[in-house]
Amino acid sequence: MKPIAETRKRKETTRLSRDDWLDAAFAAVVQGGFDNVRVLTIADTLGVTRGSFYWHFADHAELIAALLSRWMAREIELDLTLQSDATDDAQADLERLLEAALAHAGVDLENMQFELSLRSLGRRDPAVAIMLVDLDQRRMSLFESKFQRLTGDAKTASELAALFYLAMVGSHQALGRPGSPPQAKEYLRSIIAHYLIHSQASAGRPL
Amino acid sequence: MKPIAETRKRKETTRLSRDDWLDAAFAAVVQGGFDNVRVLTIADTLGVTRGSFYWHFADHAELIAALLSRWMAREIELDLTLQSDATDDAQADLERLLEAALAHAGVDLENMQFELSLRSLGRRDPAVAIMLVDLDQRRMSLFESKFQRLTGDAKTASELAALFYLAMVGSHQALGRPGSPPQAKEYLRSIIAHYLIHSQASAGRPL
DNA sequence: TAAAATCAGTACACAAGTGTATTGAATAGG
DNA sequence: CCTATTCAATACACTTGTGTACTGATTTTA
Repeated sequence: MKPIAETRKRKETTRLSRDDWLDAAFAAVVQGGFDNVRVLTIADTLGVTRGSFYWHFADHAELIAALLSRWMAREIELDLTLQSDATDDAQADLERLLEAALAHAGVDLENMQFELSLRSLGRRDPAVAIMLVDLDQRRMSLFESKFQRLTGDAKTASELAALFYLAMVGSHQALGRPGSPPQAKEYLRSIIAHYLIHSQASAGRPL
Repeated sequence: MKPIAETRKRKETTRLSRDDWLDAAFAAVVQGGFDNVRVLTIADTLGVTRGSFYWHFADHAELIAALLSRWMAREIELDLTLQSDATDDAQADLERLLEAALAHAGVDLENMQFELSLRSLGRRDPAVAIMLVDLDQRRMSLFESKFQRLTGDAKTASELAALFYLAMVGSHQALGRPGSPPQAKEYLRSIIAHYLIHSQASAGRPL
């Protein structure tokens, strides 16, 4: 009875691809972190047995590795996209970037949860830690270049970029519990609005 | 042979207290998160068997609960201490607070790791999430009250407090890998120095 | 349609972890 | 000193997870 009920969850007798397993593993991470990625459990939610898993993946480690590289690839791609869309209006550019970053965190709750779990993993796994440093630096230099165009001063730009990027990462952690999702976002938005005006007013000279 | 070697780690034939187990559990969290708190493993590092554990604690859950409440109590105590030491120099007060907060993160690496693991746990455990919201709010209102005294404006104070607190939390995550510990700290320090000057210059009116 | 490739199930062996009951040793108090 | 109390060890039952070998069922495709 139960196994049948589980099976029904999956769209009737469709066979699974490697990506189906990755999606399910992603969901498991979102729900309970990387320690929650268990072949047995995921197989259950997919309505199959582990026999399927070991056809698509050599072992548990390969699942994790594939999940990581898929996520990283997408994240870097997003970064490059945001980097390329520049207009001649520096302020508008920056605002779009901040908006996109906040939306990324606010709307795509699952992705944010995944990233937090990944940071958690990074504290145990040096290879993951290195990946994350790379990602953080990419994103921070994205912020930095926008601020640079706006303020003109390199030092100010790098400081502001660090401040805002770190505040964003922090906002994913603190004050971001389910139940009050918009709080931190609104804080940042209002602060950003304020400093954008201030930065513009003093653009060209060190802040 | 191996069991003997393990035993030697403990200071020769000293019997364990409940706190010894809590300390070891703390270390386990620091090293690998809450999923790394395993009675069996901790017993090994303490050089005893689980027979000891089940004398001090009813079960695994009680260990975790005790660990959490001990940590929380200490953290709240620290918060209260920082709150009370106020002088008539608002700026010096704030600087001391920021300094203490950065030192708390920078020097006490273990405590920072623990807190991050705890946030990770909070994503799965609603009760922990609530605890953390409470803690974050305590700390943020501490910042807020100091900024309030300095700038005079409530809204500005709350925005600045949020910005800096979130940036600090963020700095624990990003750019804070072992190997480059001072980086994020220095970033924040320089930014803080800058904004303190700025805030002071415009104290009394909305920033 | 028959064979080959692809996906899934079953059964087994193994490891690591929790928790219980019972016994054993060391320490502290009377 | 000897008897309680406190702490630790041992042995057992149970659960949950991985991984392997093999078999079975569906699709593809030739």
